[in-house]
Amino acid sequence: MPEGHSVHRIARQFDRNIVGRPVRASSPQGRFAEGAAVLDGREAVEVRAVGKQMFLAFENEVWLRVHLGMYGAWDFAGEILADPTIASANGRMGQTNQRGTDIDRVYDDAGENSLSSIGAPRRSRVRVRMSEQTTGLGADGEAEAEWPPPVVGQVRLRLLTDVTCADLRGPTACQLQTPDEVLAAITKLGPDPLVGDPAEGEERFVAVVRRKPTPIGLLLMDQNVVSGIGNVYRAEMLFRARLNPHTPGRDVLEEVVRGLWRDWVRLLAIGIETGQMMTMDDLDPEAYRRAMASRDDRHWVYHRAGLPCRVCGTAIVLEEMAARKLYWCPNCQR
DNA sequence: TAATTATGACGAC
DNA sequence: TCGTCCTAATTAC
Repeated sequence: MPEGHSVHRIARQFDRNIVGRPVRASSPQGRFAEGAAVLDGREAVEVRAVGKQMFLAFENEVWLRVHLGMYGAWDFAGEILADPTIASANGRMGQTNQRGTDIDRVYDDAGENSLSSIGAPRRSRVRVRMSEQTTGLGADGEAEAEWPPPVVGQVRLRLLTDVTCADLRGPTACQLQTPDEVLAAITKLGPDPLVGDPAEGEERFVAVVRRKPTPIGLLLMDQNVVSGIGNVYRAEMLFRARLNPHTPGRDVLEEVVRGLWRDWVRLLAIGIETGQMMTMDDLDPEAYRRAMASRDDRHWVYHRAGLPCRVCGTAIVLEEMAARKLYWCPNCQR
């Protein structure tokens, strides 16, 4: 269930571990058998993340488009080469920390987070799930793990290199595309801070928002307006801006709209680096540590219906907006 | 064991 | 605005 930061992290894993290698492709579940047959034996040559979608190019101009939707995930297994550009998150994963630990990190055989930026990247033999659910998986570190790993559950697509296995399950979209189709799909999407020039992205975002009568709470979730923001970041960003979700886009002051874009740039970078949707980064260190300790304490408003606002004490409101849950503080966000 | 839930998006009315 | 699709962990019973 990723928002944009997870997709960028996944793309980096593909860049590290899949791109430049020939892959065996299969669809254990059967629902992508034809596509897998086309990919089988080809070398992956490029990966691109745009918003919540990932595009993986193969030899001979064949692209794979994947959108994880609400509950899609990639499971990596085998020898995973960690990306040195992603610093380790604070804390560590443990068997003890089953709850609230984000698991789209890579762990080495000892169960420690192996994404430290210190030193050369190490190889690790692990199973990793690229999403932010919790799981009993973790470093299973069995030196003589089965290879290839046994298929568990509904695997739509399995990509296998000599040493790495990537299993895709539950995607809302998994299809082959031509280069033209990829270009069209990307062009249609709103700006992603990490794709193209961010300053240009800001101008595009501001221009669109400031001419729409649509509530800002809907615009932030609209992937044609801005890419990668989901329900969590939406709620948190609106609170951080002290903005009423119902304010029509065109009524939001230009400087505030620019502020929203810059906040997204910042939050996305933090999310990619830490693997967590950190939105309370401006808290004092102690309060911050406390807040990060539990999943239920991590956000300003998200998932806090009825609880007192962290700033003013007013009960956080939960309402449905376009069939999604929207959390906000009616006092702080006017 | 069943119900509930989820960080999404689409198409039909 | 609704129904639909995709899967698995967690919670309720």
